[in-house]
Amino acid sequence: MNVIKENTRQTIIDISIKLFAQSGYANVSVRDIAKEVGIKPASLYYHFDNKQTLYLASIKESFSLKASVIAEVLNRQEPAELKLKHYVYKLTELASEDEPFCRLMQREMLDGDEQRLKYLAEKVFQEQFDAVGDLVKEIDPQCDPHMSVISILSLVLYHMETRPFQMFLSGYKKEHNQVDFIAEHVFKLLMNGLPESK
Amino acid sequence: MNVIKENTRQTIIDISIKLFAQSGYANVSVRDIAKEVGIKPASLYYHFDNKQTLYLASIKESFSLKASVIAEVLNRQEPAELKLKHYVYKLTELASEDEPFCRLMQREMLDGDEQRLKYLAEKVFQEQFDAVGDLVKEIDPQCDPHMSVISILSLVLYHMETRPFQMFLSGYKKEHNQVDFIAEHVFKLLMNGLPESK
DNA sequence: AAATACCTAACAACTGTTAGTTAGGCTGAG
DNA sequence: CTCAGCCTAACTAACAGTTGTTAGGTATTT
Repeated sequence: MNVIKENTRQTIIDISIKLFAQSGYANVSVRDIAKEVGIKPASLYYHFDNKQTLYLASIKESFSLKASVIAEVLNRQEPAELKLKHYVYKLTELASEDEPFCRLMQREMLDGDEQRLKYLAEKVFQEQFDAVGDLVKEIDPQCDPHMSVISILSLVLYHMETRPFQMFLSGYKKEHNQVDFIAEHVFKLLMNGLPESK
Repeated sequence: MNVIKENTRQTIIDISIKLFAQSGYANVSVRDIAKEVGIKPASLYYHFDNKQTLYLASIKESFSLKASVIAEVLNRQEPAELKLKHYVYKLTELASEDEPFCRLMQREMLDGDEQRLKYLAEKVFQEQFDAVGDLVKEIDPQCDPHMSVISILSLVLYHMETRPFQMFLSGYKKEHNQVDFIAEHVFKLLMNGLPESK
C-alpha cells in the first residue's frame, strides 16, 4: 500500500526533526508525528522505544550532517584570512538554508540537559570548533581562541535567530536577510571592527 | 493567614516569569504555578483570564523593566566610543544577572508569534535600538546601523545564551563566564576586529 | 512457521478551565 | 452599634480533552 516510503524509520526521523524544530519537544505529540508520517501513534513504538529516544535520534541526525559539510571549507589549503571568510560564508549559508537545524540548536541551548550538551560539544562540534580556533590564532596569535570562535558563531547565528524579529526594528531592509549580505557584514566586522578604517 | 504576601497578583507574575523562563510555556502547567504561589489552581483564574493572559503579563513585566535600566547609560553625555563601551558593559551585566529575562527572550525569538514580536520590537526595544544605532553611526557614519546594532547584541547575548554549552568546548576557562571579561572581549572586537592591531 | 510492520483499543495521568461555595472584611442603613 | 448586603480572594470538585504508552491482534513477506 505504501509505494513511496521504503524506510519508515527515516521518514519518522525526518518529520520529527521538522516538527520538534518548529514547535519544541513538549509541543509536539507522538500523535502529531504519527499523523504526518501517515501511521498510527502506536506504530511509532515499533521503531523507537519512546518519545525521548525518538527526539534524541532526531537531533543526532540533524546535527551530525551539518558538521561534516562545514569541515570541507576548513580543510582547504588557503591563507588564514581567506579561509575564515569562506567559513563565515559557508556557515551563514548553512544556517540560512536549514532552519530546522538552527531551531533545534537554539532549543538545545535552552533546554538541553548537561549530558546532551556534553555529547553535542564533544562528538559534533569540537573538531570544527578547534579548527576555527586554530584559524583565528593564525590571524592573531595573542587572542583567546575560545572567546573568538564563540564570537564568530554569535555573529552569524544570532543574525539568523533574530530574523523574524528584525523586520519590526527600524532600518530594516530586505537585503538584511540575504546570505551574502550577512556574511559580508560579519566578515568585515571580524576584520576591522565597527569603524571601517580600511 | 497570609502574613507576607499582600499582593498575590504580583507574586503570581514573579513566579510565572521564573517558571516560564526555566521550562517554557508548554512545560509549565497552571498547577505548577499555583503550587509554588501557595494557592489552588482555580484561584489563578480570579487574577487572570487564562494561561495565555498570564504568560503575556509575565513577559511584559519582565521586558519593560530591562529597557528602562539600559536607557540610563545611553543618555549620558560622553564621547561615542566611551558610551558604546559603557553600553556593552551594562548590557552584559544585565544579561548576566537576570537569567529569566534572557531565557524568555530566547523563547520569544523561537516561539513568539508575529503580533507579540511586533509588540516587543516597537514598545520595548525600539527606543534603545535606535539610540545604539545613532551611536554606531557616530563612530562610523557609513555603516549600516541596523546590522551593526544586531551584531552588538549578538556578541553579548550569544555569549550568555551558550554559557551552559561553552564549558564543554575546548579552551574553556572560568573567566569566560565573568561579566567584565566578556564585555571587554566584545568591546575590543567591536573596535578593532579580531586582529588586535593596536 | 517466523518475523516484520502495522493496526485497534484502551489505560492512567495530566491538561486548562469552569461552576459553585465559603470565609472574612468593608460599607451604609436602621 | 448592629446587621444586612456586597466585594474580595480564596476554596472544592469536577469537566472534557490530550498526553505517552501498552497489550494484543492482523496482515504481508521471508
